[in-house]
Amino acid sequence: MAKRYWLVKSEPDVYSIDRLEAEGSTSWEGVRNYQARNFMQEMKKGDRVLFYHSNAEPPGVAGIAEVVREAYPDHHAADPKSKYHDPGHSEEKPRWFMVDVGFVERFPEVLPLPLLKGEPALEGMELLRKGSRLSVQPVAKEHFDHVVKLGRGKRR
DNA sequence: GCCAACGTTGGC
DNA sequence: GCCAACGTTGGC
Repeated sequence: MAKRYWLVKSEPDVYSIDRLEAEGSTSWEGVRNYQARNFMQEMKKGDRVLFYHSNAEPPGVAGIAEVVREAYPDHHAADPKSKYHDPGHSEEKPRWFMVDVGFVERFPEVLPLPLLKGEPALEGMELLRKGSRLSVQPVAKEHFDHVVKLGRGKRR
């Protein structure tokens, strides 16, 4: 199977690209949306991931990560003390999954959402759809490549 | 802080 | 199966 491309959202107050860079890799727990979960289960080791900062100033793509471990049960869902707890999830019958992602690259500056919206080449991208809240989403290779080109950009 | 868009829940 | 109520996401 050909390599695929993705985008994940994170609030930098919760987990930022800087922290991923410092830690090298992290588990992507807490996804509690079925569509997002299904996409996570399609992720393959080595797939590239745009790292998006939501609820940030400015919101935008902060860099690149990669899948380093494919989907496995999210044990936080089985922990009653966790804010990610779900009584419908158990170790025998897991409902929620997570992947591990590794740091690849941080853009010199966050590539702001308004700039992306002004790019005709990115037309049709899920991120730019009005009302889109999907926190894990596939990205077309052409869109991925274009975002990376912009992100590396002429800045700095 | 506001609120539009969306997903989930539960009564019927 | 419908849909109102509610909770969450996330831009602005």
